[in-house]
Amino acid sequence: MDLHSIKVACSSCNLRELCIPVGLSTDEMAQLDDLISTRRRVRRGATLFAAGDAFTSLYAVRSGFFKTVINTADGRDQVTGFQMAGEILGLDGIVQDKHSCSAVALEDAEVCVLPFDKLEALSREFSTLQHHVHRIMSREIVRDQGVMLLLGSMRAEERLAAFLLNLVQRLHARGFSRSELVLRMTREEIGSYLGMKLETVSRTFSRFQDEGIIEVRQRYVRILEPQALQAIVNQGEPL
Amino acid sequence: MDLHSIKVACSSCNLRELCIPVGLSTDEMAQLDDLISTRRRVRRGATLFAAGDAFTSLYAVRSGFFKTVINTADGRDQVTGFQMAGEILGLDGIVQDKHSCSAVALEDAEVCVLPFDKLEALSREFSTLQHHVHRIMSREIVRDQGVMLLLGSMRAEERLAAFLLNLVQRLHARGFSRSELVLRMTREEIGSYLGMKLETVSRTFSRFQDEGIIEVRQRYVRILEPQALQAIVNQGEPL
DNA sequence: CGCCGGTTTGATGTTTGTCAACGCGAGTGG
DNA sequence: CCACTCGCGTTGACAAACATCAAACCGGCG
Repeated sequence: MDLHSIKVACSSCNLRELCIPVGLSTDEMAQLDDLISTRRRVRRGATLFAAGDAFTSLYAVRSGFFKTVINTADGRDQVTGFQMAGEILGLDGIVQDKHSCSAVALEDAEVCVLPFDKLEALSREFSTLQHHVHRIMSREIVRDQGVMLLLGSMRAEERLAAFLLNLVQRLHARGFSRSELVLRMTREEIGSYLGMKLETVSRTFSRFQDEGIIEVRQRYVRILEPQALQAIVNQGEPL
Repeated sequence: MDLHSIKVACSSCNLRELCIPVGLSTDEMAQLDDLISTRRRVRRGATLFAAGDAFTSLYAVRSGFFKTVINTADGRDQVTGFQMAGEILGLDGIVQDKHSCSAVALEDAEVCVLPFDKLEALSREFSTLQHHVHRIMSREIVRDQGVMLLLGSMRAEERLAAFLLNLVQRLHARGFSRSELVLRMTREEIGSYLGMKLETVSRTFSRFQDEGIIEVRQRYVRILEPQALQAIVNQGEPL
């Protein structure tokens, strides 16, 4: 088999329960396979798309790990999310036909390219697919609202606890451990996402470790007391 | 003409340049008129939908002013946005068939009800409408990212300056003054949205007034030096 | 008139940012 | 192979920003 013609088939993808194909019929999935003609490799540190780039496609993460970043004219910049296998990148580009944030691979990654005009055409044919696209966009909106809540109403400890629980939960949904993880991002990137400085991230990790809630060594984190983390998140206003 | 049969027509709506109908053909707009069968009045303080309510429709604000709020189990709550005429509410409900936030009218309001299943059906027929729906959802995602940037990387002064500029710009797009506005929300609601306490909001208003940038008297605000506000927003990291 | 929600302002405390030093480990070139 | 650098992480001392608590005020309304 020619290396350049590896068939990229949603129907045989091990992410199909997490990604676009959820709930599609075999017929629909076959059509989807046609749509997704290409994959793209993205090396660690490279950008999948940058703010300002023309919008043409959505991307489904097949492997690897991404961050999305917005940067403003005045040099401010902020990580707006971390994406792992099965998650969709590029939704920000639709409204203005260009991307408003950049997506950077935090480790060598591979994405499925979903040309958006074709996706729109296909979802005019299949209402299941159409609805699923709507659900994906709505999910992103709800996720963003969760981040707003985090940024607007939580203290550093609570933010980091919520972040760790969210990460490990998503990793667990992909078959990884629910207590161990290796962070793919730096303290600075975590801080940027959580609206705090890298020193505060580091100190908070250390405090959690001192309290016996987690074990940290650089990027490696082991969650010893998940319910203690959850309690920290919930300590906002005990009724 | 019977009072109960006031025709709700996008085609004759003075918001059509801001709302759903942007760029639709007359045929498409006629179909859209059929879809939007009902309007709904919402009294000041009443909820259009609450978190947990079954999702059936999107809502286009015709008049009045809303806030959207999320509240968590542990008693935390946060304003995630303020919506005015021509803006769309309810996108959060699609992903789980129930709303994840509540929409509360801050003054007597009226909305057009857009049954979502019908909107999906119609957008399978008209690709213009379909794309417009996608654009509306993408716009919301981009807006949310802007709020994340604000919450994650700005100080109180910068947040409030950005908030005022954003409000007055949206009001101006609706034909209101670009220098005067009447706030429809309390200091506490502003604070909740901006991730700060009501006292800090109040103090920051006072400071802006002392500096001659704005004039404030309770809910009334007059922007005297818009470029000074803009400079405050941009003072993040002057290159 | 007196109440009440919303707002302003002051005094004080806590959290987080800032600045700076140091450690650790991976890669690189002498 | 070792010394060096470089990026990343940790930790400490101090400062700034913001929250908290408390009092007073203002304007509308019964």
